[in-house]
Amino acid sequence: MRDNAPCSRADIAASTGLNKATVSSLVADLIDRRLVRETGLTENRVGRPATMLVLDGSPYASIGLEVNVDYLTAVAVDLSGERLLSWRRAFPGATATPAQAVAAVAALTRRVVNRMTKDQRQVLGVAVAVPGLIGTDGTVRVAPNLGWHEVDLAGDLAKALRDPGFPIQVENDANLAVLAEHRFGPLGGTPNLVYLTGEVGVGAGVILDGRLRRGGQGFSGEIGHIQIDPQGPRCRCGRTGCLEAVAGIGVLVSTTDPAEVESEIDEVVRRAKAGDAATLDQLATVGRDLGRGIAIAANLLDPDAVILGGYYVPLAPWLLPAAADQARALSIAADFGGCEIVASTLGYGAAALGGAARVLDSVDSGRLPSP
Amino acid sequence: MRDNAPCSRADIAASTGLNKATVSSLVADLIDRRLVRETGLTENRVGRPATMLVLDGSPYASIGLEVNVDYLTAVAVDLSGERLLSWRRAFPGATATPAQAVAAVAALTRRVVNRMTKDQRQVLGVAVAVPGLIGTDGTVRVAPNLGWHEVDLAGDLAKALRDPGFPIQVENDANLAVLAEHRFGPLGGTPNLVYLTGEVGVGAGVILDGRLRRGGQGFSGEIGHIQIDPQGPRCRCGRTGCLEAVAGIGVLVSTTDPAEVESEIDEVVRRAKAGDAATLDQLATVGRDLGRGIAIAANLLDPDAVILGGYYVPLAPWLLPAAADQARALSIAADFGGCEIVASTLGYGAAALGGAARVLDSVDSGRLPSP
DNA sequence: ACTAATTTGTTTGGCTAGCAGACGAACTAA
DNA sequence: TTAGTTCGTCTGCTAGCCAAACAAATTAGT
Repeated sequence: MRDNAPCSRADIAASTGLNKATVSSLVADLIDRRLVRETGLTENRVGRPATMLVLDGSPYASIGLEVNVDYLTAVAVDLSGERLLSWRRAFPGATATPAQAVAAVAALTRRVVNRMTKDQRQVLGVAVAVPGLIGTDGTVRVAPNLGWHEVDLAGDLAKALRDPGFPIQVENDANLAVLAEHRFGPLGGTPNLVYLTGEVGVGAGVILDGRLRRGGQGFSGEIGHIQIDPQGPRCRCGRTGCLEAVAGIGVLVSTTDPAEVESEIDEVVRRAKAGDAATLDQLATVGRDLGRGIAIAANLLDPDAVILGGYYVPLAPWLLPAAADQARALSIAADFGGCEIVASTLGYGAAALGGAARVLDSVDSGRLPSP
Repeated sequence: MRDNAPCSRADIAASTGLNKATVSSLVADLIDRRLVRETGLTENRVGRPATMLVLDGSPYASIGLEVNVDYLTAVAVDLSGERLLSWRRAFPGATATPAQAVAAVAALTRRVVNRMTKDQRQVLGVAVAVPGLIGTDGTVRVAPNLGWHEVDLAGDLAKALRDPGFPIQVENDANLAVLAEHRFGPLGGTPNLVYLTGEVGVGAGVILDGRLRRGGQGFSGEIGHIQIDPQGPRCRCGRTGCLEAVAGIGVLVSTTDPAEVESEIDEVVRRAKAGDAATLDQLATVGRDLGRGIAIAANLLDPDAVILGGYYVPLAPWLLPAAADQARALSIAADFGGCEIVASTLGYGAAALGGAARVLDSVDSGRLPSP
């Protein structure tokens, strides 16, 4: 129904192969739960007009949050995918303690939840994106840019919200961003996707066969520290030639203050638009190195598409051609295995949006709210 | 039952949560299909003795084949995992035409099938391992070492066997090898595995969340041509610094004749055992470069284990320490994410055995032979 | 205007898978 | 010999789904 709305019960029966009677009873249950709503009838067709069905957006909301080095983001989405709210708020993530972060996130969450309940919506769940290694149990093992170590964010947040009555999840930012692309992006539904976060760090989110793949410990997608060039520059992690040391956003900016990165990137864009040779050169070099990293992921995973996010998006006009050339040259499959490289269109809120997507995923996979 | 045999109906009910009556009826159906057999009773316990159940090995067989540059391998396995047959036969794969290969594989298959029918076994299926890129439809897109291009091996084989009455599948050798490890190896059942074939080429088979991941086009696992060092040596593929150019078996042998590789590797082992400094040095270098490749895969996929196969196995005593050191140094997760690096114990027949495993997988996932 | 054709969605009755609980069978422990 | 335990089957029951019939609401054609 999400893909083909509005559609009739008969449409669903035809496309799923289920019996009309079965569809009717299932739809009745979904209407009881206020997940689905009848809209008008079809007209101007032979035969009895069909009563059309749509996902009912109004009674529920799904909330996604993102903690980052310089801001908190909150997104709320309804069941039909409509964006209800998108807030961004400055936050000194790089210097705040985990306890301060929990308090700030809890405060923001409370405000979003209040807004939702004022709108008569029930909150289905909250998922928080964190840039770092997240264990399979949802605790933050380590988030270098936030200076966090073994923080049970989900538990602390639940405590701060005093048993909020909806589940709270924590997940890696790249993992959530790729979920956002999979549900809301122009390549939505594509079964094999890789998403690259373009921040000072570079992380990957990997969807294979339609599901997020988190690896054994939940640490998959750590592409930022694969070694692109053993003779490359030293990375802040202490190793040499890491992808993020040669193709991270940090290569293009001089500041170490995360709050200033955005304006510096704007400046790079300005110089590139003006045709500044040194800038164009530097962007081409970063693009090629990024292409090397993409080629590695593509050779290993054979995705249908690689999506560039974060600050890679405004720089895409200059990065993409070089990256695509390099990736194609280094790919073993003919024609790059039909894999596309594209810039994300979801903007900076991708990870938070992915949090909301994750909550919706759990509804789609059967955890329905009771009637 | 495969994991806990022999076990009683009551055991199954207890461990699955199914009702005893349900288990009884399902078991009756499996016994009808001759997939399961009752063995003796338990004794010396309080209460009524249980009738124990085991997988019935005798009525069926699953066949795996491998086409390689210098040999064909055939393996037959019964339902309980017992090896029934393991044949290896010289075959000039590097020079034979696809048609000749089909004829040779068909002849070998016929002999295996005849043996199975003589033993009163029904063949459940055949899966053929091919070193190359295999499309999602099972056609061989390209197999460089065999000189193949767009060969519909499954179709041709079915034609040559004149509608054999069992399904024929074709799959990449590394993909099948990792299935063999997952079913028969000491790490069997581990949900996230990477297997590296150690031949002149290097390929990877990837299992994530318990299932083989083939990527969008079926081309996943092409780790052999990821660029380890942009300043590295030229690879036979024309690129520079590919993993197989720095850590493939070809680095350690001088011959280009695949038939002679095995004896040359034996010679390397002899020299290493004798403590020859140049050899040990070379092995350490290859081990380190292999470790770089492993680190890349581990950072991106976070597997529970990486398994080295092919000629890496006899060389493992010298390669593994260097590879593990390097991989640990380049891994972002603490303690290498708990990931083990081990040598395969399945021997050269791993890919063929994996073919048999694939057929058994399809039985386990519900394609049962009729009663 | 009226009938035939078409399409929708509900109703009816039936089938199957699985469940809970009762029960007989077969054993051990005291 | 009796009590207790465990196994596997048997007996009804329910939930989910199906096929087919059917009523409702429309268009197409004469």
